Amino acid sequence: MSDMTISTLARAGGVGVETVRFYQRKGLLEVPRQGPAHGHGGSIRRYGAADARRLRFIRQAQAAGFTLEEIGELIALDSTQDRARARTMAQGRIAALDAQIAQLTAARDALSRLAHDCEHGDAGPCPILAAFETRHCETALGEDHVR
Amino acid sequence: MSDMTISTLARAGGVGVETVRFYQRKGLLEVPRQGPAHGHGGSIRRYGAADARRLRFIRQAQAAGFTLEEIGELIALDSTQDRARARTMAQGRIAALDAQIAQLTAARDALSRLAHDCEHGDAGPCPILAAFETRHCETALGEDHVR
DNA sequence: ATACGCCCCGTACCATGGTACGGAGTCAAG
DNA sequence: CTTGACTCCGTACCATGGTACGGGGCGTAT
Repeated sequence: MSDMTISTLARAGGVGVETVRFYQRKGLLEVPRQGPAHGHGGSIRRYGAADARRLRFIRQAQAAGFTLEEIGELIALDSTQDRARARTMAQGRIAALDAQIAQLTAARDALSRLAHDCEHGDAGPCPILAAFETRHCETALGEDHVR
Repeated sequence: MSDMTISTLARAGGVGVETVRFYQRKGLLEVPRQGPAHGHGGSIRRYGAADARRLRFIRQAQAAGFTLEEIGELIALDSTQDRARARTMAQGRIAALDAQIAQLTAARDALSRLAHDCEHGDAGPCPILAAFETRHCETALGEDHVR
């Protein structure tokens, strides 16, 4: 688990080497000091299990919709064990996630209905394409902007 | 509804003027002929209801997760009434939406559980911070951190 | 007729999250 | 001791979806 090179670490985290380096530049992953910790080592950096854990954390937090900046904040929180702040961030994210899920679900359903109508309605223009030509579908896909 | 200026159109679509111009550059919105088609009119472009509809379509398709490029494709399809292609695109988007919704829901639930545990579990490390990183927050930073 | 607001246009810039390039050094095997 | 894979590092570039800037023109109310 320890003494990985950067490419081993990257593979373990399911990302590319360049991505690891990118995260290092962003301060999300530590850059181990080079050279012989003990024994020997030369100038190639070595990574351990903690780095692999950190990398997994980044990916999972990202999957939960945190930005890299927020992930950095979360990581910083780790050293202070600021549970209240972590909880606040989690709750904010949950609310955002709820909103996003609702929005995507509405879009999905509208699109699904449109696709169904398109397939089974044999007359008239394609409803999917008509959604912007006519008026009856116009609120189907939701109002709110994505970003 | 007709004879709007660009800012009126933008307001009608809930976007900024610069965004309208951006969509024009991307070929998603038409750029009406300027000036005196006949009689007079000056050099200011005028927009009509079709432009407003198009703009609404773009925003709605965007809300459904289509990229601007895909939206351009959809718009191009409109002139050919290629229902099969439109349906294919819609179905692809629905599948992607389903996957994304499932993913976000999983993340939401995990985060929710974590937040609950954090609030009601009085001992040990914060579960939110601990969750992704490792089972033991205390070791996460225990490794040396020499830069 | 002059000020003020809006328009036109090109171009540059922004954030986010990476991805690629190129030269130089290192390391282990053959 | 050479080869070939991998590493280090800085820097440049990419896509996406905008946002801002600045110079100049037009149109209308005062």
